[in-house]
Amino acid sequence: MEELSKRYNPGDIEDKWYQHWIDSGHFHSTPDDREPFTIVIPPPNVTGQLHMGHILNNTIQDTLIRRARQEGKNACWVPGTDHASIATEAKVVNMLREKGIKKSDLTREEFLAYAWEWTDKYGGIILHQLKKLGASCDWERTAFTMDEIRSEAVIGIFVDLYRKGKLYRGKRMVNWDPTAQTVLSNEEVLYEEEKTMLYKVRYKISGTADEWITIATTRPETILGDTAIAVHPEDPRYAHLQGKKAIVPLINREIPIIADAYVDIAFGTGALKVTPAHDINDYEIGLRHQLEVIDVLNPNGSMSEAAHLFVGLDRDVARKAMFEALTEAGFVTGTEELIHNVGRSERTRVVVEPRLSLQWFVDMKAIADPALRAVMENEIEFYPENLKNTYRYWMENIRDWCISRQLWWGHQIPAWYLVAEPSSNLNANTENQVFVGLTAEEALHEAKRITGREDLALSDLRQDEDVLDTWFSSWLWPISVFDGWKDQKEIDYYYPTNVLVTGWDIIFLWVARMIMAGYEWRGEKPFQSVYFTGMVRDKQRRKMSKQLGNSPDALALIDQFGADGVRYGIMASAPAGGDILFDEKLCELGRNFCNKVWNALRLIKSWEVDPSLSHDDGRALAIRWMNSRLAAVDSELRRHFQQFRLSEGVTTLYSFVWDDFCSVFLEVIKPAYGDASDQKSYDATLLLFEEICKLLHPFMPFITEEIWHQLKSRTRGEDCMISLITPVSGDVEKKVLDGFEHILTVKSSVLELRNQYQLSPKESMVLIFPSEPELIQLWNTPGAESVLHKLANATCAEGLGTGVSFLAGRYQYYAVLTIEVDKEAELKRMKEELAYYLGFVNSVEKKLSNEKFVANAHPDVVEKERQKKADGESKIEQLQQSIAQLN
RNA sequence: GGGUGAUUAGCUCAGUUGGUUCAGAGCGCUGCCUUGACAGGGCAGAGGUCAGCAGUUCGAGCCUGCUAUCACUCACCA
Repeated sequence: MEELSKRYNPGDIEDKWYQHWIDSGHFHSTPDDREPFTIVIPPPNVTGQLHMGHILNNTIQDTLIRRARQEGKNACWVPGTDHASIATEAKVVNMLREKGIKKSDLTREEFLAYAWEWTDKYGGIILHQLKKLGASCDWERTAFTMDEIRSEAVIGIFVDLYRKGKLYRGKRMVNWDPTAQTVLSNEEVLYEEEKTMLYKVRYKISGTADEWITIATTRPETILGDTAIAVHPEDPRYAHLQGKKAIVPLINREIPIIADAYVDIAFGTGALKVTPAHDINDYEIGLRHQLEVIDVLNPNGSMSEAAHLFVGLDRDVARKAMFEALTEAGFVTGTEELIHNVGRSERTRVVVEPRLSLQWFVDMKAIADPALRAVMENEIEFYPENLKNTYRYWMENIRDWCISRQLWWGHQIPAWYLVAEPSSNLNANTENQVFVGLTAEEALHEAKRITGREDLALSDLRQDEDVLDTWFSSWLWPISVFDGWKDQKEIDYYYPTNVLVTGWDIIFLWVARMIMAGYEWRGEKPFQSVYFTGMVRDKQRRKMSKQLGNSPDALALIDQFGADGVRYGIMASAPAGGDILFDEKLCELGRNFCNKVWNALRLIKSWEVDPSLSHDDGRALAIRWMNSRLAAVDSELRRHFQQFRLSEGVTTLYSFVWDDFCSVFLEVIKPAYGDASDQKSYDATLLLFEEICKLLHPFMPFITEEIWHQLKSRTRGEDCMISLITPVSGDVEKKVLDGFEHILTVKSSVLELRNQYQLSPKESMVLIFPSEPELIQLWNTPGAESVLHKLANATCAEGLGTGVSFLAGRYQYYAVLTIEVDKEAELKRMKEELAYYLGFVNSVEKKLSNEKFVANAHPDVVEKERQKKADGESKIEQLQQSIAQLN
């Protein structure tokens, strides 16, 4: 027999087993008669790298899918990647810049060629990394949001929504990212409180010599785009100025002073400069008062020609320049610090610019209702449940979704315009006629129908330049991965999926929209449950991020602790919804656990079996106890899985394996040094270890598979991964559990005594227990004493007390010691105990003498209290006896 | 401003219908332990008025209200 190393070396076996599973086809699923269990992966960015969030997320998914597979379900975990439009395009642009190539010098086709090249090179790295973690995805199903099937789906539903009138093109105030130079959806803008300066600037009243109105602004550079000053209609300070005109400083443009209830009298000076082009509220005021819109910014955030001053300067630079110029000219009357919310682009982190432009939107109100209802009525279950509130609020106040992006990497919008019409979406003042179709031909057909011009040809049409928001493809994911618009067999079998595992940070960006898409196109929920994970943070509670450099290298962690160790580490502290503070220590714990299990294997493998040996009572009792414990743990684990309490599940197993199996069971069952094992003990141990492997497998797949095969030789295909977990047949024998529990309590007391008196474990100890029927029965149980002897090197006998007393459970035992007893210490200890029990009984008596308690409480509870009182009193009696004896 | 959640041992957190010793786990700390599975191990120990106040109840870590501190999230105050 080959020697097993003293420590578990994950590196030796992980790749081997992963390859074995793949070769055996265990990951692959096709529809059959079994009940399906389906998970679709939240597709990571195609060029992304594995980070702690992925580890958390995918460990959970893998655990669930492996467990389902072992429960006999047809488990299917569909992997894939997301093209991540804006993020990937940014990476490609950077890469090109390093090569000295500007995006603006490339045609769309040339750029896309580079982007695909990049995708082919880096795409899939992350999937490879998932394999290191042990993810049992059906790799034959790997999907990509921009592959042919998924692209067709995206284009198809765009056209479908358009034809249903649930998607439109319109000119709206949107969020503009000046760095990426694209529009963003509301959900892609993150607001943060930032300290800024509030500048007070005075405008001269037209036609007066020295009359002024002072406004407050954080953005003096936009003064150049002012087209009004607004005051509150009921603000007495400015009543006399309403209807007059003010003069914009430096450029001397005349603008009206208007009254609008939007203005907050208490804020700043109570007078608001109105710049309709650069603020959503100002824009709305502008609409109400028919104000001119002057856009003083270019798409890249620099000042435009329309500003007249500081043209070409970046907005931040222009702000300072403007402030200086205003100060110099005497227009600034003061400044103060202000903390307010600034919106930044989720991707590029730059300050987002409100901007008026022509974009495509989904009419969300038209599709939201079924999705809202499904969650509120628990047709879809959220874990944790409290996210339902967040969801409801967002759904009830849902705003239209801006889905067009001024990027090239993505699905180009299937809308066409006449070539003759202006092409810029950004500043278009006219909304062109639009023709939507799956193909250019379809669009042409549409164009002919709408315009009545039969002479139109393909060359008269040009396609919309923009691409669709990445999430516009992701929201179809649970349908599109099964090619749900074409392949009925697949979608009918796998859909709806069972559980979605994702972070709560994308509840709106992704989860809510998937639910809407599910009902819109399948008339059915996309998943039964959503397991929201928390964010992985570092010990200082900071979110892990590349910029902070506080995210450990995921692959290095796996190298260091083994995949199973890392999986344990992340799972052990990851209750649904709660943020987890990641600490490598946890992986160490997982690694140590692996090592513990590994050494249990080494122990068992070192045994010789001698079939002629008889099976003793102690071992038989330990086996019965262990079987009962297994049955109890099995049902507990079942409950945990049902409620997605995976961290509790893994903790349950940890303590079962470590404390019960290793520390107690194996200690009892193992042959004495130099002896062989009897056949029955050996077989039972093997069986138990197998069961443990099965239960542990979903959490720690590699080591359990290895042990499974080390335990005995298996026929091909008989792998732990596909071993069935059936409810443990044996009953939980309450009496056996309780009795054994008592033996363990006595054991602890003995060890404590040994510790206290510095007695060697080698020295056998004799215990005397009182003549209580329960105890007599217990210690007469075949094997009970033998177990105690093995665990504590003690024997026991019924009788009257002499020696050092100790309490085990509710009974008083005596230990016969061969050495001098420290009377003082014993007395002190017993008196403390006595005082405790006196108080205890006193409180119980109070309770029992309370008529209301006896009348109202459950009879069981009252009975228990009576028992408690009796126990307490007997302890007191015993203690008093012992004390008297010592004196 | 709206909403949500949190507050339990030095640290990170469990505690799943109020009812035995329910006040817990892991880490950290202290002491002891090196031949036989495992020092990545074993045994034992110290430590908490369950944030505070009031209420409901026979009974509250758990239910209710208020207060304090914190975190997160949504929202168009320049």
